[in-house]
Amino acid sequence: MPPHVQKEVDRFAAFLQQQGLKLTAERAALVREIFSTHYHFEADELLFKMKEKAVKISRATVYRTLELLVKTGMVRRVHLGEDHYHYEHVTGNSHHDHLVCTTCGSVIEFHDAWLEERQREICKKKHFTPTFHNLQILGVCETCKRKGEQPDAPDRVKMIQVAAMQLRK
Amino acid sequence: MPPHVQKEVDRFAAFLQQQGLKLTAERAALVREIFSTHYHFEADELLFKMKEKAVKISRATVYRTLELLVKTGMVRRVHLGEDHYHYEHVTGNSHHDHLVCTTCGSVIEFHDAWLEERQREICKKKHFTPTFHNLQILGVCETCKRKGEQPDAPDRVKMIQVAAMQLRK
DNA sequence: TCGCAGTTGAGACTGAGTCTCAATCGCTTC
DNA sequence: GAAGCGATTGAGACTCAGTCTCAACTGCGA
Repeated sequence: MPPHVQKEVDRFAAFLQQQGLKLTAERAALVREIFSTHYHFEADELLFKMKEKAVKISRATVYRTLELLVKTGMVRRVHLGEDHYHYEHVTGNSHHDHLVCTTCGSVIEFHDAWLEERQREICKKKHFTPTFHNLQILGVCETCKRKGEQPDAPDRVKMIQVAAMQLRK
Repeated sequence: MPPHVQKEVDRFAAFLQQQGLKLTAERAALVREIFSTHYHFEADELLFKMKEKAVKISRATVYRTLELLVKTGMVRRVHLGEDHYHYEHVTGNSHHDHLVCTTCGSVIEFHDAWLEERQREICKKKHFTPTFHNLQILGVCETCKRKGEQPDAPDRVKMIQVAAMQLRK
């Protein structure tokens, strides 16, 4: 296990203790899984990965643990243009936005201070007090564009759909 | 019926005819309802309104008609920070973004050419070909801020939830 | 050993949205 | 006005991400 993963487990344990909660084997396994491989992921995808690794964890526990991780601020719940949530690691406390490739599902992050500042100005002009914002730019990434239209190329989006379907059986 | 509503009905009829489809009584009623009152709305809210007015239209027809309206470009499907879709009128063909009040559910639209230009620059830098973008700024609107925290004030969000629940019974 | 709060998994439930299918509509042709 | 036919409809089953419930289990302190 990479050292940064252990650090995240410890961070979560500290938060749990502070709340009078416990770092159970299930919770630790989920945190390890989340922080060792996936940067952006879906709840069902995570559930499937755990099943693959023969770690028995129920759907309810996955969602419960994700909720706790969101509360600690270690994970963020985001909308990436699909009709369900995605989750992502929070590194430091830097806010960022997303370029989402609608062909392969890959996500490029970016942060632009100028964009943020302009948004604050707009809110001020409209007498609106912002608490959070959410910007996704949908389109086609460099790799997919170069590949051109290969309609049946196995992509991440499809793989997740298939995995989720098998899981429910 | 306000004259601009009839204009929208006619616009929809023209599109349908062009596609070899018909402007049925149900479709016309939905377009009239959408364009006479709601600016931003949810599918279930629309279904409830029709039921209230004793216009018998099924859930399937509502979704089918919304899909057609999206295809014509008269209506746009948007995410406003909740876990389901919202719909909005498209006036002309101006793209815009949203300030969403998390207290009362009201939506303020804005358009900022500078913001759009900056986004294009970011995409270019990341070799990403954008097709669409989606920016919501969540926060508190002027009215709600002035009212302060009135936790049990009947707001639009709650009203829609109650209506949707009654509808399913 | 007991009590008890926290935790778990299985599976029922929810709610927005989609799909299916038989019945109906409305137009054209005879 | 009857027949033919494609478009349309409503009812309700279905899907799927996410939530909730509940009985069983765990681990710790008294």
